[in-house]
Amino acid sequence: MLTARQARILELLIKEYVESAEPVASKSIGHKYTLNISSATIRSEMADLEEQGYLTHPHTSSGRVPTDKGYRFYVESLMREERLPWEVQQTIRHQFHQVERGQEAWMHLAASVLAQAVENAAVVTAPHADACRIKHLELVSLHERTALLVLVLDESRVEQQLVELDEPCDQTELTEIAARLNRMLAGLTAIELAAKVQGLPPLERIVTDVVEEIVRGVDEGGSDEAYLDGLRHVLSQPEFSDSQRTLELLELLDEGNFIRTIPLRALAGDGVTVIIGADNPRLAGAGQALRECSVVIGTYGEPGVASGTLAVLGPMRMRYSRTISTVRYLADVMSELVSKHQD
Amino acid sequence: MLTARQARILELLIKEYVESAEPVASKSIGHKYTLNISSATIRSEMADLEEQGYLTHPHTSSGRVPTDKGYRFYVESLMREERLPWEVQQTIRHQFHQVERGQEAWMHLAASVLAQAVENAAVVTAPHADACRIKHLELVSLHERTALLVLVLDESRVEQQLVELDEPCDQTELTEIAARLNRMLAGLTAIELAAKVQGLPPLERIVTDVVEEIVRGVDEGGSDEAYLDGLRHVLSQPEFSDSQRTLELLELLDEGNFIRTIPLRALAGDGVTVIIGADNPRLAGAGQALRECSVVIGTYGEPGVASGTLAVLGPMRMRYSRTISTVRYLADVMSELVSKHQD
DNA sequence: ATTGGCACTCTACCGGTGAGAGTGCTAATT
DNA sequence: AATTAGCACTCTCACCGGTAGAGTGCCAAT
Repeated sequence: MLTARQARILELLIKEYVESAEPVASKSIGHKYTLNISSATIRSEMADLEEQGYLTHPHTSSGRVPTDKGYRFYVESLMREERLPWEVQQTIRHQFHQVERGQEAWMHLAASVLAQAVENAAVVTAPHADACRIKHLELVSLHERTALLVLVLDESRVEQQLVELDEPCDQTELTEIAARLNRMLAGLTAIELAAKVQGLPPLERIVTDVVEEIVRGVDEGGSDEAYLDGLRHVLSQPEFSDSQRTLELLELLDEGNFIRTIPLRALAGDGVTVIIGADNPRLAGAGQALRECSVVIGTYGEPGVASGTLAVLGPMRMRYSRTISTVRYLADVMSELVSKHQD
Repeated sequence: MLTARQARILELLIKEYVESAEPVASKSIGHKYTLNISSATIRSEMADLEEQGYLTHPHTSSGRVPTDKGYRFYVESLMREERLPWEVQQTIRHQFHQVERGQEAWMHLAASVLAQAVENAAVVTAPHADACRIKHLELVSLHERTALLVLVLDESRVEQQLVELDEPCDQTELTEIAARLNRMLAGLTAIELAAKVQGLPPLERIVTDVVEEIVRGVDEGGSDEAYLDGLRHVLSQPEFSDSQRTLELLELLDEGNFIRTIPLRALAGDGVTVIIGADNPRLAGAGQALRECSVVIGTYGEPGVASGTLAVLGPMRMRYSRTISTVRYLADVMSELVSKHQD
């Protein structure tokens, strides 16, 4: 258990370390912040904190550095969440209202804004519901035996896929088929669809099979495109001055495995979740590079109806308070915007 | 002017340097490849090559390194283009025929395959024509006064955008409007459309205005999404062991300015184009990082009808021959696939 | 319980040194 | 005239030892 004074020292030390990125000496804490205790006292408290696992030593005669446990305690108990300054809020809103067309551009923008605001890497996933419903479909003839299926799902999600037909089929026929299927399928989920299409003529079946495949794909979330931005911020941190570490991280992310590496949706609870270092079992497997990183995750939209996730990835030595309020704020802004475009 | 022997030495030196990444000594060339001349002769030839600007010295007593000019001469005159080995061709084709749905996934795949094949960074842009034509449009009611416009352009390009309507409008009415507009607009370009929509009722005009905006946006090419993969390969090269360089490059690319940095379409001629170092004026402005890089660019599809670009970015010390044949081969494969899905 | 003082430890930096690699030049050879 | 062997010279790199400085740990005094 920590005494009040130990907690205070831990707090100050983390603040200091987050700014300087250098191990913190007992003296510098006493000096900078007017605690009425001497460096010797701080030293013995630090020794105690170290014994309890909140701090470490890079080597015997250097200052202290917080451990995962230290950061975790800080985030859970010590830190008070700051209100995001008015100007920052304005900046974010302003950037956001230069609305661009299309969801894709929008996600890019969100990732970019978030990355810039927190000066770390940001990942954003598009909003969608757990089991999405078919809203509308359209068939466009491309060749004699090839049609483009455009499928509109709820939340204005649009998917497209080429469909190879058994027999030649012109636009008129396709339009008819589409009309029939629209009447039949509107509002259904993948499971409901599968039950309903039994006994349809072959040509219709080809289409409905593709529809089902797409809807299932979207449901699985595997197709959850993640938008990444701001890697440069993370990699310019001193903890990545070693180019070996840089590469490790890059390989993880560049591969596009990042989405799977972080089980965003699973982890995100109601509010904002913070994963520190090897906190999470799924993260732990991901090599050394991510061990020294933390992730702050939030959700936006309405849970169960249409929700997406926002995440910030940065070194453990991160301005948690600022990052958390930024994620929270941006989530609010985006929720607003999503609900405006809701069904 | 270079003598035959000097050219031969330059060629071998570049081969050696590309593999080892270390300055090449006079001895090592004589040893490894059986030229019947002594290292002293090679030295004097090297000195001559240096005077003519094909080689440099990192410092007085180290081996030689090719300059931009050296590489350029190599690529233009010395190098013979290799046939891509059969297995590699097979690997590429095989990866490609695990077809995924959607153009986006397809571009990702292309970038990934290219990056892996040449072990460098790859950029791919989607195929599109210079002035694209409207193929089909669809209106889906979301709210009373909100509709989703789904616009299908030629080359199976699909764009979507929300449309705010002046007055409430249900799906039946929207479907009618869409049908009317389809009859009127199918096959038109942005310019033709602008001329034809004069005097339409206001509700139709709202839609056509949005359509025009989208089509123009696509034509501008500003929306040319570029897919990047394989940065890790470039950054793991020894020339980027200094993390400063790494950052410089990352900042260029991560910003998303990369697309503008490299005027892909403008540069790509008929076959495959190679830009070495500060060769190109547009590239030269881009900071130190890109000075030490080369870019190999190719186009696929049918020029003027539907074409996209493939590019490889790597250090100047690159296996040009291999890279060029890979780009050429992949361009062929993709051209094939595109023409299959053509209108 | 706190603190001043002091010895101890570890790092980072600096300058010197020696081995090794590679060149440039010159004089001899073909 | 071209080639080559030989040698002096240069530059890098890795290693060593010594030192200054920062910071801790501990002990004895308060």
